Amino acid sequence: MEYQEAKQQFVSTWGSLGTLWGINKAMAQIQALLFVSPKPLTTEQIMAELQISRGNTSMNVRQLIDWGIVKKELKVGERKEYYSTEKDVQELARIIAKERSRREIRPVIKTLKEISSIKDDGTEKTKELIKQTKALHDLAETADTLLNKAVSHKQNWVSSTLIKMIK
Amino acid sequence: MEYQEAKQQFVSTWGSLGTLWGINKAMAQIQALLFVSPKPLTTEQIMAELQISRGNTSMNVRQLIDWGIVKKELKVGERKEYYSTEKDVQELARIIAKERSRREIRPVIKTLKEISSIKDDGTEKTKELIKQTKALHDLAETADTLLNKAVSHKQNWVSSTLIKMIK
DNA sequence: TATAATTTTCAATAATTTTTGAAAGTTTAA
DNA sequence: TTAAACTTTCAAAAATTATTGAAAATTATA
Repeated sequence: MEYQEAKQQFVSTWGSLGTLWGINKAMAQIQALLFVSPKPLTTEQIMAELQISRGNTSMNVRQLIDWGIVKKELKVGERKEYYSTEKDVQELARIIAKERSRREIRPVIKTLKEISSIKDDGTEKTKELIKQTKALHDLAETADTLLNKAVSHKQNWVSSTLIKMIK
Repeated sequence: MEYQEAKQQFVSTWGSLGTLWGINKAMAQIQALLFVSPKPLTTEQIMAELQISRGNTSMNVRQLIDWGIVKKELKVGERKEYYSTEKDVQELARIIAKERSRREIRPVIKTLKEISSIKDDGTEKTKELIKQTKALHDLAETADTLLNKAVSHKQNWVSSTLIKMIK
């Protein structure tokens, strides 16, 4: 496999994996491209490499910036903006986990809490609803906490212990 | 909040969360409905509760069965099939993690391995591609292993230790 | 075996999501 | 200022994904 093919393969694989961490294809592909690029890239370069429109590029780069994964860079004497992504995988994982937790998991946990707190009217179906949503709430809470601890701060004791445990 | 409203809320919340674990809305909603239902339900009941068509119900129940999350039940003297979902949240998490790993994560890890093994031609861009995909490969490998260990078997030492650690 | 009950299939349609591209907006430098 | 270089916006179009519903297939019973 040659460089060009390998890069395309990576961009495409990472792009289709976007759904796994809750972003769309173009956004994931832009991030992938920047991730393996030794130098920051301009809008033009991203458009050319991924064969996507200017508008698409602009919107998705903006979203990546909102996520805190991509940064603008300005070069002296140049008008255009250069974009680069976080290069450290641990840091990347930390940011993604935090954002997903904040945007999706925490709100769901809150809703589960509310649902599991409805008044028990003594019927079987109500008891079941309360029991099951409570169980789900507790699991989600534990998973969310674990996820955040697992990725937070590189040298933190939880992650190092975890690494040892699973080896 | 009354029972009916709470149930709808749960089905809808869980449904929109479907993307988080990689399934579509209807599939997630059916699972949610069965999850809080004290008794197994028939196709007719699912259709009525979720206001979806027979075909949609059939296809998505089938997928849930493929995932190993839903089971068919037959009642003596009755022709129609009853469906029920796994009720234990730990077991549910285990099944989902295993399936996602098998369907999505493992194939990506395999691809990352291949990409990071391309010949180093000495150029900066090739070095960067190799370095970054290797880092991602290792992270994905660790995360996948951790995920599987974290959810596998209720009384296993990893999970109990984890629980203690994060409390 | 015939028939009635039920489930499955799948082409057509609908809904949703993504992408485009051109106009509007912004910034910099002469 | 003005104009050129560049970025952002957003309505319309395209692409993708989900849903329907009726016909075909299957299954159980008489």
